[in-house]
Amino acid sequence: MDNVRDQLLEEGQALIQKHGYNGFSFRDLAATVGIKSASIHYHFPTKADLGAAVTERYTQQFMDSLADMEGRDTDPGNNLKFFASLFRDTLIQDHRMCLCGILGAEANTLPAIVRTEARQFFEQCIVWLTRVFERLHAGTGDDHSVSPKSRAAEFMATLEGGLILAKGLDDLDTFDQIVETVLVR
Amino acid sequence: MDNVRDQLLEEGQALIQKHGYNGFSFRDLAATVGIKSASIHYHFPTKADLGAAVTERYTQQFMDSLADMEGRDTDPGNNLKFFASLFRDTLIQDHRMCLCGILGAEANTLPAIVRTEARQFFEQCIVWLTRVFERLHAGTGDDHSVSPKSRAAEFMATLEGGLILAKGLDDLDTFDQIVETVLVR
DNA sequence: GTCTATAATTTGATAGAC
DNA sequence: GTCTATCAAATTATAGAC
Repeated sequence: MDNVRDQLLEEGQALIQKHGYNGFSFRDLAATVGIKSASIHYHFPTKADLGAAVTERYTQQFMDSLADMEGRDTDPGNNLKFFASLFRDTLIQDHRMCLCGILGAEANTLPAIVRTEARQFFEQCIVWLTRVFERLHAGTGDDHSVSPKSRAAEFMATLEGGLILAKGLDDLDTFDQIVETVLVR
Repeated sequence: MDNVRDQLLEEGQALIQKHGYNGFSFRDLAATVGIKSASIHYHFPTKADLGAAVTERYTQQFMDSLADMEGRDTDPGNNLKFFASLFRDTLIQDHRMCLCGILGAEANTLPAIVRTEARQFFEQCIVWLTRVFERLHAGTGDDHSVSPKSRAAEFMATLEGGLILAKGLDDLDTFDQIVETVLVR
């Protein structure tokens, strides 16, 4: 396969997660991969094309990871824990934001094709989480005052905000505290 | 008072909330206020100085607003609703992020003095929310399995993430859905 | 596919007149 | 306090050699 292209996607993703779409340049990325910035344009004509491709791949890999996990364990409580652990790994192991979390914050300034890809990430996550909460809903004597979809949106928001707080406070433990709290419900 | 300086703080705040710290320039800001970019440096020597001053003022105004409200109504449930409404107004009326939410996402790339001011916003909000949850805790037959401070961090995270989702999904109703869900508890 | 060279623009910041 | 003029650096992007 196209190794340099893959490296550009991988390192491009890392740079956006750490610095934001507006906070990284083609020269930063080129230096990381070991080529010249002009060569990136051979693989991705514009920065927007790169951003969209990075985001599409991120969503694909994220959803694949969820599908794999669900194939091994369908317990909704465990599914939620796993979902949260994907966010945690990003923060603790890589010191990064969720790619689409930072893109969501920057939404006003993003090229349309990048914004569209970021939106699809959120939509797909909420669809997946809604199914999990539906099963949780059915299995326990859960209060039925809140719809599974609202629960899904709230859960997702709490994780994205947990990353923001951990970064803003410069205290990674805050994220674990928040996840523990939201999982108790 | 120094009218131009105040305008720079006000419009600088708006630009950061809409475009991020890395997404606005002194020329953007100067054009909005109606002066030349060079003149900004008279009021704020560097972009970092402006960013820190904007953030400090934002935190001050936010906490003042909370204190005013608390002086009129000490019911913890109402206090939480008011806190959430401050975030909602930013999103719905102004189509903006929380200033420190977007700064938290960009934390890795911020000048130290800006990062420090953003951290203080989160710290002060969590202190305030913790006191509210302590009163909520004492007043009701609330479950004591989660500390008021953890509840405070979770509540704040849910609001910050709610803004991210609303922006990322391009669907402002999502925010109200999330707030409604988190306030039911 | 990657390079050098460079265009065209934007950026944060400074000097100095008024 | 605000301006003009300008700088040095960085940015996305293109042209064309290899």
